[in-house]
Formats: sequence, structure tokens, C-alpha cells
Amino acid sequence: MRSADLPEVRSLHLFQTMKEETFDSIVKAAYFQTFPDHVVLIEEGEPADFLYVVIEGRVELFAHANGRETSLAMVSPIGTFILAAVLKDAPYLMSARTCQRSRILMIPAEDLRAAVDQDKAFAAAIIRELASCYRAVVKDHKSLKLRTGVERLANRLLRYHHDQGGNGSLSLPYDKRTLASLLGMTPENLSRAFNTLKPYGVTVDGGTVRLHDLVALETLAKPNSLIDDRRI
Amino acid sequence: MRSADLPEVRSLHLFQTMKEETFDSIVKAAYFQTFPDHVVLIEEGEPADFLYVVIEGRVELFAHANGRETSLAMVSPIGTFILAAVLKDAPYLMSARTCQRSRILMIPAEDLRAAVDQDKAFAAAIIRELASCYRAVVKDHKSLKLRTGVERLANRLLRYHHDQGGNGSLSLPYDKRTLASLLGMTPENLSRAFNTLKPYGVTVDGGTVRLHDLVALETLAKPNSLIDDRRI
DNA sequence: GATTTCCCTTGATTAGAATCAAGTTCCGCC
DNA sequence: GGCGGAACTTGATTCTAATCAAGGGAAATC
Repeated sequence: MRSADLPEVRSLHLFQTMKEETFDSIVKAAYFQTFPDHVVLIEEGEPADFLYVVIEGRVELFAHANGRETSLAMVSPIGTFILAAVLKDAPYLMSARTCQRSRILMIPAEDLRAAVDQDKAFAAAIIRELASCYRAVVKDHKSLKLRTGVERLANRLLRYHHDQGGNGSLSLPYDKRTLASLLGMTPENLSRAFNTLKPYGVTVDGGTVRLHDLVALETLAKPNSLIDDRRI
Repeated sequence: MRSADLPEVRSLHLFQTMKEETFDSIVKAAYFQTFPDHVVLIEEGEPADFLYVVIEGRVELFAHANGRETSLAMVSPIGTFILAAVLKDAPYLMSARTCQRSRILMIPAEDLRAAVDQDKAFAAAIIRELASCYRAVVKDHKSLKLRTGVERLANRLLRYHHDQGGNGSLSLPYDKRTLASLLGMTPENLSRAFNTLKPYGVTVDGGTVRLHDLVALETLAKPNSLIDDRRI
């Protein structure tokens, strides 16, 4: 690893509280690598050799079954993926590919597990991270089971709007086909869902979405902090 | 807590490896309680006051949104629930109710977190448990996004069949309305899904299901260890 | 500048699932 | 034995979403 990257990595929540010594042991073992766009980093079913940390760029987690494919999550800086597989020494449940040129930190699974064993503060940080990941999936799962496609989209728009400052406008962070897959619908249906939201003050221009009537949209969406609030 | 229950609790994976001292501290603080059938133990949104451990009986985890309700999981002995909320000191994302008369161990959140801080072995056990919970939800989520209702049912039947010895017959562990909700469908559609599976050798008599043509059923179900295998 | 390609949209159709409405069966209960 | 209720099933209908097919538009390529 380049020494210039050290402070950056150290400042991640996951690595902030650990002992210097443990951090060193991980750093010595880890690889920094830059991948171009659209590179498959891992495939579901493979043994968990590395924990991945996205430093720059963006990674899509996806999965296959019965001849279908779906996006499960997007990982932005600074985020980790497949932590659970690494900790359990179990096969990955998801595949991952870059969707931009990305700088990735790869920590060998063995070294990560050793570090968890040796460093209480690191174990605590891992627990927090894992618990957050768990709750994020539960929220996604609730959303999919309890809401229609239009409702999922409406709430997602409200979330992006809030995250981006809440000034009536937002830009979609991913292309629409990816957003559709994340929301559990086809691109065609995402298009139609946007049309359905027109009467609720939603206008779309490319990746820019304007919310002209927040009250109406919220009445439709019925946002629920136990699904939509990423912080809790 | 009754001292007669101690060895039982101690033998749970979660509590097996921890120090005697830590175990004592948790035991002193915890409550053992027996609840009748159909009692709501927690409601989503409430602060996480206790970690719950099901010792006897059965508990259903469920959630509400947009006027709908869905079952998210069933917890059988010996299983915990809402561990993540307790660790994060965050509101519960799910509600829980007994679906049988149940004996439950309740560990105050504060004491649990203190124990995690003080005992490395316990922290390690918590990490394993959390990682397993995470992967279980990811599997459910993949199943819902990638399979039709009939496929989900077919795979669920194969799972129960395997778990119960694989001798061509299985008994449904829950009533059909609950099973339907777990699988993400209405009771009516579960009924129809069973009918759809008839040509694949599936016959139903009350809670007893017979699989007369495993090959045909598996061809339809396309079971996938990364979704259906609970052990990995 | 014309063409290709990809992404997105729209329309028509089909498939999957929910809802509404009865019926049936099976239990517990009187 | 008869009654009431709950769980489940079936049928008809509606709704939601996927699929199939085609077209439009913007950016990249030649």
C-alpha cells in the first residue's frame, strides 16, 4: 500500500479506533488496487478471500438466480462490502462489479479475522458495521415486501432529495436501469412509475428530478423512518 | 432467573465461549419470563431495551408499513432476536409476538453491551451471530427479488423436506397463512401455488406435504445453495 | 454530417399476484 | 349432535408488474 493512502484509510470509521499495531498488521497485508469501469471483482459462491473497501469510485453488488439478475446495493466511498462472508469464512452471497473507475482496498480475510481477534476496539467497530449492514438489508426487505413499485420509487426520491439538501431538486445517483433493479422493478416499469408520480409534482429531465409538491408526494409515499432513514 | 435454567442458557452458542464472570453479570441482570400465545413482545420503533432469547416456544417477527403487514422471520429455540438494534442502541425495525406459549430470556441492552465490551470471546460470538443473521436476510431478499411465488414455495418445501430427513414427506412448521406471509404472498396465492406444484408431484393434506417427484420439483425450483442453504 | 449504439420511453400484451366474494372443511364448544 | 368460528380453498375480477416490440433521442464513432 502507498503510504500516502494510510491516513485516508485510518480515518474510516472501521479503522479509526483500532490499535496502531493492529492497523499496521492489516496495512502490511492489504492491497490497494485501481480497477477500470465494469470490472467484476468477485462472484457469488467464491470463497471469501478478501474484505473490500471502496476508497474511490463505486461498486455494485448484485446476484443471480433462476436466470434473473438483480442489484442488491451500491457501495460508495467509504464503504466496505462482503464483511459477513469474510468473518464467517463462507462463500460470498453477492457478486460485485465496478460501475466507475474505482480505487479499492483489499484486506486478506485471514488477516482481518486475526485483527478482530486481537483488537477489542476493532471488534467493536466490526460489530457496529455489521449491525448497520444488517439493518440496511432488513429495511430493503421491508420496503420490497410492504410497498408497491411506485411507493418504493417515491420514497427513494424523497431520500435522495433529503440527502442532497432538500431544495426541490435532486439528481439520480445511478442510471435508471440500475435504479430500477435496486428498487426491484424493470426499467420499463420505472419509466411508468415516474409517469404515475407526475400528478404528485414529480418531473424528470434526464437524471434530474424536480419535486414540485412535496406534501402530495409524501402523502402517497408514506415515508417511514424504520425503512427510509439510513442513519438509524 | 431460576438457577435450573442456567446450564441451558450457557449451552447456547452465543453464551458458550464467554467468561464465567461475564456470564454471571448477564445472568444477574436478565429476566426469564413465560408468555402465552399471541402476545406482542415488542413493537417496531420502540427503543431497544432488551435482547430476547427464545428458550421454548416460538416467536414471529413482523412489520407494518403503508397499511400492510408481513412476517419477516420465525424464531425457534434456541434463537435470539433484535440483536442488531440492541448493539446499535437503535429502535427495533421489527415487531415480535409469540405464536405459542413461549419461555423467553430477556437481557437488558445495557448489560449486553457492557458484556460485549468486557469479554473478547463474547464479542466474537456476537460477531458470528450477527454475520449469520445478516446473511439470512440477504438470502431472503434474494429469494424475493429473483424468484416467483411458486419458485419460493417449491424451494421452501425442499428445504423443510431436507431438514426433516428427506423421506418424501414433510410437515409444514407453521400454519399456511403465516407461511404465505413469510414467502411474500397472500394465503390465497399460497393455495394456488400448491395447486401449481401438483403436476410436480406435490400433494398436500392439511399440514402434511408429500413430494412424489423430487427430480421434477427440483427442476422447477432450481434450488441454489446461496439462497436456500441455511448453514452457510 | 451521417451512422451507430445505447439508454430510455411508450404501447400492447401477457403473466403474476392481490383483492373481493363465496364456499368448504375442520375444530372446539355448547 | 348441532353450532360457531377459524383456516383454508376456489372462483372471478382487478391490479401490478413483466415481457415483447418498437420507436425516439442523445452521445459517441466513423
